[in-house]
Amino acid sequence: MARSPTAFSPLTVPLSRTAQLVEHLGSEIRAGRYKPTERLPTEQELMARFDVSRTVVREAVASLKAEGLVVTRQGSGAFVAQNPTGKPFRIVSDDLKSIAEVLNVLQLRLAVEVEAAGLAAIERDDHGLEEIGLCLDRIDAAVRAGDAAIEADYEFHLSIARATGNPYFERFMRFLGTVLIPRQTVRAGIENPRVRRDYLDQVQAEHRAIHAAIVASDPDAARQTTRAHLEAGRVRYLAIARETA
Amino acid sequence: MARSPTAFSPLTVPLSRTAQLVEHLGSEIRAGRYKPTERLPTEQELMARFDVSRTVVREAVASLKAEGLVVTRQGSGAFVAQNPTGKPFRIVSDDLKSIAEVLNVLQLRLAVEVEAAGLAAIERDDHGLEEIGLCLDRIDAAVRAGDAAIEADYEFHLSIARATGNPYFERFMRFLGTVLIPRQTVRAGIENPRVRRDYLDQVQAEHRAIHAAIVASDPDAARQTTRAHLEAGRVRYLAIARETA
DNA sequence: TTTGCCATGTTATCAGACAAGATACATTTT
DNA sequence: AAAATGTATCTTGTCTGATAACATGGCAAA
Repeated sequence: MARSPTAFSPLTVPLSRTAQLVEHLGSEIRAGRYKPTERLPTEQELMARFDVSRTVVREAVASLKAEGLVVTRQGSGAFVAQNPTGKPFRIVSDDLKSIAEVLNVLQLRLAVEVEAAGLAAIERDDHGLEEIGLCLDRIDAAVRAGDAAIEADYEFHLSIARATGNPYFERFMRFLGTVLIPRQTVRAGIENPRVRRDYLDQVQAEHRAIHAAIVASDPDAARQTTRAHLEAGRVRYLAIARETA
Repeated sequence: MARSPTAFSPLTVPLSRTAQLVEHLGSEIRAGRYKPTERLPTEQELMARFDVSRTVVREAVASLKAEGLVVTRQGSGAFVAQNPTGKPFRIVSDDLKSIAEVLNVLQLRLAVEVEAAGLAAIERDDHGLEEIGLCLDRIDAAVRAGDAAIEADYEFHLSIARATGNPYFERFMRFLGTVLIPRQTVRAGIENPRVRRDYLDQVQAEHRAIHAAIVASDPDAARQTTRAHLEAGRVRYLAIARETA
């Protein structure tokens, strides 16, 4: 970046004051000059030190919050997050152009869901079972209405993740959903209504097997049926994806 | 959750208005209701639509900019970025202050690693096996040197994830590592050298069982030994964490 | 048609104010 | 003396109004 303060170049638009402050504070934090859990200067101090308005300070801090570098507590101050280097787990949508990449992500999803089903079979309570059952009914209703039931299907899997009592399972499933759901719409495109109905009936039969295992508090069966369901799902995805390609 | 929009509960105001607006706009964008390069409503419109001040609107947009979801052009407006990034999966380190939260994350790790070991037993090749074996040796060497072998242990688990041939497993393991490794250092603090050596020998015996199952191309055994290893690890973490607390 | 100007809309920044939560200290009570 | 309580003060959250910088489209002049 050719942006020296002394040379004036008519083309380079200077970064906004907010962006400058974000860059400055961000690098200070990453360099460790502000240590984790340490309190940042107050807004007033930052205003004075950088000669900017409070708007700029607040927007800069808002950006750093969005980056996960700082957390703020009303009335107390802004603090450096405990793990400022913690990079998020991210799957770029562009990487999922190839069928192989989607299959890889589906494999990761299988890992998490198999375990989630097993945990759900152990940790299940009445409320969780009721929710899972409701999701099954909703899928039935959607299929009867001629819908592809993609959303209801997703909710079913989420309800199992929720039944584990471990919030990270549902969060991870939701994360994967944002990347996978768009690809799954292929199944809605099955033209032949007869074939499509058979497809959905088969899927729903597998769902019921998982549900039964969880109701029976049988973690091994829950894992096994979930594995079978998702492996069959991978095969189905592969068949449809190749067909439509 | 008992948080209905109509009833206002004096206790629950968990999210700031800014955070709410960020979530709302972010999900709208990610859901595709605002398409890439499309212009967002003006600040005035957003103020009116959500009945908030301009401060809130601007901080929310600043957050979305930091996330890479929108770009702004002065005098022109705010626009959805060309390739809106998928919402990443992130574990805030601050959430891991409680032992229960760490155990939850360890459970998620177990899910992924169990499946990774099973896959490694299927997809394994000579190179992968050699790497896993080398990691075992490095742990041995580290333990003999009196080290806690945390890094070598981590590498061993990564080598299994790598042997799956599915890059997402290693990526996810590395992601979890950045969150969990800092907590795992407790084990380095075991004072009694005798106890510590027993601890590490036990861990290494479990590693060898996993290795043997992968060498034998036995996915069921690989999953079972990995599950046993990580469940034991959860118990060990619990014991140490309670002790040092 | 092309060029230049300008009115209008929009974001960027500033300034001041009040509300709400947090913290430390003095006060009161036990 | 110790603990509970009240209060002053600091800090972030939100609101309001104003000015500057930039972008865009229309209009008039060449």
